Amino acid sequence: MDAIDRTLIELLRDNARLSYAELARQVGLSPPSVHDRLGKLESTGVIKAYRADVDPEAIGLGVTAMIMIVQEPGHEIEDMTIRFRQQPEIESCYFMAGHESFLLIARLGTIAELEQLIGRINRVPGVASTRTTIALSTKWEQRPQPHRKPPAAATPG
Amino acid sequence: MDAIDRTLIELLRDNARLSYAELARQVGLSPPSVHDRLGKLESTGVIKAYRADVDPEAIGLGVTAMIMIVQEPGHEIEDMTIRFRQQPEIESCYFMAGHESFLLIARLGTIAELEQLIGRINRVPGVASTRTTIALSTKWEQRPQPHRKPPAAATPG
DNA sequence: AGCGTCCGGTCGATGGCGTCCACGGACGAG
DNA sequence: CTCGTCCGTGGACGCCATCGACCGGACGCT
Repeated sequence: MDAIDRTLIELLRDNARLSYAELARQVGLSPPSVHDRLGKLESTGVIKAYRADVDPEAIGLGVTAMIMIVQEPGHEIEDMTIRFRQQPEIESCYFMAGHESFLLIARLGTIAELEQLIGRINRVPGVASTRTTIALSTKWEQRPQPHRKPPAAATPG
Repeated sequence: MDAIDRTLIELLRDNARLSYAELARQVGLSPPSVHDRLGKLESTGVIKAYRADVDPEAIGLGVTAMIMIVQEPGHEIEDMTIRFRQQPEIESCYFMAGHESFLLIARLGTIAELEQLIGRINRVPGVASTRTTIALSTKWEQRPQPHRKPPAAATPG
């Protein structure tokens, strides 16, 4: 995980469809070498996936909701997580510090679907209460941020 | 935006580095045709970007925080949004229904950096108060979900 | 110092891919 | 019917992905 790896990651966070050849030019290595480095970054879990970032409204998921969950004592966090995972509408699931133990971010087509999802969540053992707010608008999402340490200089001759 | 487009989107949400040739095989069209469709989906904003999904901890961003903001009357939402956008640590920004007007999701290296970020946010005009909780663990994030309508069958025969 | 080994790089080859262009059928409007 | 538009196909050509062989520096042992 050196400066060149960090540069590769940063380039791919901006555009995951860059060719190995283009990446190689940007970091000043040969394409097979880039191929090798990315293979390692993928297999060690640094790069988890390559995803198309799609406008949710365009695929019928115009409603974004944040669901916060207060936990009842005497229930396993893992069991609750598994039950939440079974709801495909839940895009992200965080276990939180504070009064509310879980934050779920859900993506749905309609408010009616949200109502049904909340109903299903309330039936999960260990859920004491839920509090839901919906996003009126998304200003931005998943913006990549620069790394702490400056990325590689492509060591010119 | 037909069933084939939806299939392409779903395939690319799982793996944004699939080749045009592979996509073409999956949907039963020729590669140039897929190229054409994706170009349209990109230029109409349905596909916003292709991103590598990176383990935040691997790039020194092990702290995930949710910052909720109560708004003071008499300030423009847009002005506040612009100020928030200037903080690179803020990965996502939602304008919410409810008592707290904004939900910010921030990614940082240390708690000390979080403290500084909260300080900067509190200095933004229009911020009446902030409430922050940190994620103790991320159960999952950005999981793609299936579309409402069934995706394309690659019309055999 | 001399040597073996490992790691990570380059180079070369080849099969497949990306992408441009010209062409053609389906379909609706006049 | 005729035309225009849309959306697809196929061919061509240059570039890319990817594998294997080889190379050189770093390091540890004798």
